Amino acid sequence: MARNPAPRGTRAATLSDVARLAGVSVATASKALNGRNHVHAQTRERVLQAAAQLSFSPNSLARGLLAGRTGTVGLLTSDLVGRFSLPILMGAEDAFGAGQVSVFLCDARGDAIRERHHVRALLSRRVDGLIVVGSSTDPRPPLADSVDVPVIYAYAPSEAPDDLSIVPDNVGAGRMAVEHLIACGRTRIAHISGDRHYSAARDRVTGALAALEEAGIPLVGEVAYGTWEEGWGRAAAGMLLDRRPDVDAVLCGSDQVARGVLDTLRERGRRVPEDVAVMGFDNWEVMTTGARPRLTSVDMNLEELGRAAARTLFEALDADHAKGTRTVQCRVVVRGSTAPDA
Amino acid sequence: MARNPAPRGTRAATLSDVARLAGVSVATASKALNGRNHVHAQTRERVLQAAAQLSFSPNSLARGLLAGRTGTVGLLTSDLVGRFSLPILMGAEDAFGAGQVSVFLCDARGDAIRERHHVRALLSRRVDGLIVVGSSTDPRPPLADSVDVPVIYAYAPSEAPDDLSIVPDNVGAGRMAVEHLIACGRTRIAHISGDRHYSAARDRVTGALAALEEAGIPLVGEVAYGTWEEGWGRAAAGMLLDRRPDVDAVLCGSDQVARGVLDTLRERGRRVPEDVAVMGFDNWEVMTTGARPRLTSVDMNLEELGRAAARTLFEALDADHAKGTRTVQCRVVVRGSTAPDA
DNA sequence: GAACGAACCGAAAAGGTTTTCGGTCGCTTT
DNA sequence: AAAGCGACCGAAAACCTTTTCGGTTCGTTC
Repeated sequence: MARNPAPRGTRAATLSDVARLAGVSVATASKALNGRNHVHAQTRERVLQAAAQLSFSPNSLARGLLAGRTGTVGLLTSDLVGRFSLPILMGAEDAFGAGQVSVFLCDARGDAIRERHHVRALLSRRVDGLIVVGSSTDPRPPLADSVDVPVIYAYAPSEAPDDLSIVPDNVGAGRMAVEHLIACGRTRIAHISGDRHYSAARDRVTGALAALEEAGIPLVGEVAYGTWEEGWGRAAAGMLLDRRPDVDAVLCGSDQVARGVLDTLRERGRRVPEDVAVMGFDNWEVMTTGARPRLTSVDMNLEELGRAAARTLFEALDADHAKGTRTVQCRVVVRGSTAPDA
Repeated sequence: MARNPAPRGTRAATLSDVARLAGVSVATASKALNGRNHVHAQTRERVLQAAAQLSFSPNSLARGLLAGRTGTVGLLTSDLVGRFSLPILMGAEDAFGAGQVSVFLCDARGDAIRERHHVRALLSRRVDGLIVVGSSTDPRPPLADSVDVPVIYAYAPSEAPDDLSIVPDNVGAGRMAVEHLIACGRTRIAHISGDRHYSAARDRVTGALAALEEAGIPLVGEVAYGTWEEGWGRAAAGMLLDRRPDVDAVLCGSDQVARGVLDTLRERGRRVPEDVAVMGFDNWEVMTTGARPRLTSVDMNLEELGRAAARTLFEALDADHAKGTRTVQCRVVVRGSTAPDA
């Protein structure tokens, strides 16, 4: 039943095979391979050779069965296709992949039934922990099943305050953005936000207004909520320019909105960044580098968020883990739309 | 050592626990839970109740150890961040997730060392098969280790002709695109391609030229190779309009290039699609829907490719699997840039 | 009433590894 | 030379489930 180029017809070598070939017992073979002491150097060498010769690879199932730990974790996302889960997943995979941990990936498609199904499956595979990645930063209900391994909620926090959640700092992002615009000498700042039904949009507004307040600078016009799309950015920018032609900076709810704003500014003959500075959120590379000029944006550090989730899970594996919601800082990535290219 | 909201302090229930509670032997409990015959209906009911009461979940490790099959597969990508792996991964996860199979996700970051590491880890976990997802459609070297489970190469085919690969039909995509433009009544068609070092770019050119040849229509100008970026699209479109102002359709190597081309056409006062039709490849939603007008594009059906890879792996699990390279058809998604919106 | 058959249940082994603990052997010390 | 000790090795249990096969019980039939 073997298939590939490989050792056709051979069943995977087992520790007994190695032991037999090396002329020792399985116990000794195990100790030799795992670097335990109380095994003669020469014997160990014989075992290692035998293992290499048979290209022995220990059966993680058996090991996990015995140890009560499998070295696996479940990564449960609700929206794999969305672009926010991916960097988080990358970061987590990164943090785990370096070590001895393998990652089960599951996409629940935002369906609660499917989610339960996956949780059950993961638990039956005896994962050591779970990371639940949301598709927006809005709080989500905790897992339906009661789970006896640590669970970390990433991006979307759990609604249950006793769960451990790690989320991006959208308020801080809004604040940082405004501070950057002010640092660029802008004083007439407008905000074209995204979809008001998303806490990400509202939190960024909160942070932005707070920073303006602290600087004693009034917002130009009202916060304009709409959608996350380019078309909204184009339309909103048109209305803004009609009503407040004196605006010298536009903070946009997302990079996509910013792209639309840039288009309208260009058509209306406004120079960016000389006349109007523009910045967005998310630092989505294809949006920022394709724009003219290239777009300054706030990076939400999602990959770092994923890594943080993985690290936190690691800690929770050994100790009883902490509770509550942690945030991950973001950072401004400056490009030509707020500061003239060098 | 328990942690979560769940049954604190309880070790996961085992089949023995269920059996004891139901007052039967583990053998009977097993048979009852697995729906084997030769167990009294009433007994089965007792076992099921006991299992529910203890929220018993069979240990897949033990089961896998015994069965010689784990119901897991490894998904080895070289470029998780790239946008091509993701839909494939989605499709595969989709096809597997419906059944009893769980997916290990590994990202090798394009590093051969890391790839070997991951392959070893996956084999030690006794995965039933592997799917290797490339980051471009250029052939890649086969896995370094000899592997005794089925391997499917997706997106990037293996260089070894005896391996089983599933790739998108880029030649067909180029052909389809031209056929669509011709069907829209265009006769003076130019092609601004992408990076010539990618077989995806060259294959699409091949297909496009073949379709033109068959229709007896000459290409306007030369095939313009460049990069995959918007900036290239803008620049190339400028040069094209200078030299061949009579062009009435531009086929672009990717949606990003097409976005750039659209920008330049707009600035030069050409109406799309009335004066010039434009289309791209990849059907990347954020590019196609953000564009003005919305962009017609060739969808490479990557998600279907992922599903096909999963299905093929399934087949290969039971039978000795076939060899060679299969292609997945693509499809044209028509939007406003080639046909006026309704 | 005895024998037979059917229906149901349980003991045990298998799968591969790790760990504990007891055993063997050789060397040192008195 | 005997006792003791240290170094090394091996037998066996444990982890949990599935399956086989032998055993028990009960009902039925002659």
